[in-house]
Amino acid sequence: MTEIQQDVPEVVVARLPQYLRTLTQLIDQGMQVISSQQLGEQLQVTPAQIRKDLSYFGRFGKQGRGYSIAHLVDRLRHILALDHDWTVAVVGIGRLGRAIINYPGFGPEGFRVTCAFDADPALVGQKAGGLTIHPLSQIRDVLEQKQVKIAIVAVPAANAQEVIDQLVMSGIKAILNYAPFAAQTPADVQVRSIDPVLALQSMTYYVQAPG
Amino acid sequence: MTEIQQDVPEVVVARLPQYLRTLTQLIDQGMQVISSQQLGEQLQVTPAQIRKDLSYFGRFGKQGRGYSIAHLVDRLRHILALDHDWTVAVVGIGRLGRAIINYPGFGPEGFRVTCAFDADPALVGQKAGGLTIHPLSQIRDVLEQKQVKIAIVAVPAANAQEVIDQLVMSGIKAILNYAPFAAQTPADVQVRSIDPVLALQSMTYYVQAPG
DNA sequence: GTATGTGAAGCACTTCACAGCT
DNA sequence: AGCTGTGAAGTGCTTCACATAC
Repeated sequence: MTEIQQDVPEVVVARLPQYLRTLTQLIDQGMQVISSQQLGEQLQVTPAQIRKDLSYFGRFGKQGRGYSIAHLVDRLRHILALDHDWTVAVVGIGRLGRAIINYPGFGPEGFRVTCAFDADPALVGQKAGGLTIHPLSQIRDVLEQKQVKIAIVAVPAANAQEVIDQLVMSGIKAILNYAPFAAQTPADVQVRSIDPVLALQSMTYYVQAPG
Repeated sequence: MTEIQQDVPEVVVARLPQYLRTLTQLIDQGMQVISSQQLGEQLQVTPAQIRKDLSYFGRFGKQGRGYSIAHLVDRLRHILALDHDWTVAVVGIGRLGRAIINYPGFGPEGFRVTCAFDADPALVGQKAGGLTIHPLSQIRDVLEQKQVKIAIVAVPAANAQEVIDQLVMSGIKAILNYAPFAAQTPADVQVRSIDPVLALQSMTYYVQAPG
């Protein structure tokens, strides 16, 4: 397993998956070598930033030539711990939760949704996208037993903190939060929020003309 | 209309909607006044940061007391141009596009989805969530005529840049992009991407233990 | 010649700490 | 006494520019 560098800025880690995605696409197009300049053009990032970002993890390029795309993809997948699959739990099997379970974009990237939970007794025991829906009371048992580390939260905002607290107690270390609220977690638990309303609201400032 | 301050950092603008959301919730709970300390606890932000952020736009607090929540909400809504509704177009009426049209979270925040577009001739003319689906060829006519400034892109990644180019040519100034790729736009067009896979991939780095 | 890797410089955001208002 | 508003200090990320390697 890759050693975690103590002093890698979070923004750097956040850019690596973007590099990885673009590089993967370029491989599919038959490209074999790329310079930081070329990659930067694709992603609207300066070449210096790409080189600096990668330098936190090692020396992956060849001076005078650039980077072997296949090699760099391998290294990035390893750094990001994407060289094996991850099992994922989904909590909240309403409209949104079902869409998440059926979303075809997670599987190819190695994220396998394998557990589903909901608070509604009418849903418990039913199936959603091939998964049996468990009651919230079983979160801890199931997640500890399956050693699940990643959860997706798709419950109403009013119940979300309560659910997240349970997930944290069950050993979850990464949460993808779809509930529109500010989640509170211990420092060793990662949270990323999917929040389209906040995204829209941070753009209107720059538009400022009704339409 | 609020003057746009030239030198407001983007990160500050991105935090204002979070403040606004929390303040709105607190009003509903009957709270009337709040200190930067209290608001910071809700949002995991330092009090100094909140005061500094707000100071870019004016002096909204009362020394010794704090901020009138109702007043601050009004001011934030005005600063963010959220004191009127916005019409929104959706491009790509597949599974995801339909979910977006039917998502109940946009309307209450003043975002009205009023136009739908898709490239598939089989869909054109049909209805989705009460909206008639138009062909891509009509993007420019419809958006210019209705003066739409905000669009949501929910097409496959392979077609997304092409669609975004058309939107930009049609006068769109803010794009909420659900396609998993790095969109390219002119500097005066805002883009925010909703990308759950990137979010997951930037968390696995910190977990680093399979599950 | 060409592109990387990297200390150093530059820039931008955050936090401090206190004057000033209530 | 309490809390805001804000210059100044501090911190961290980005960009520069060049030695180094191919």
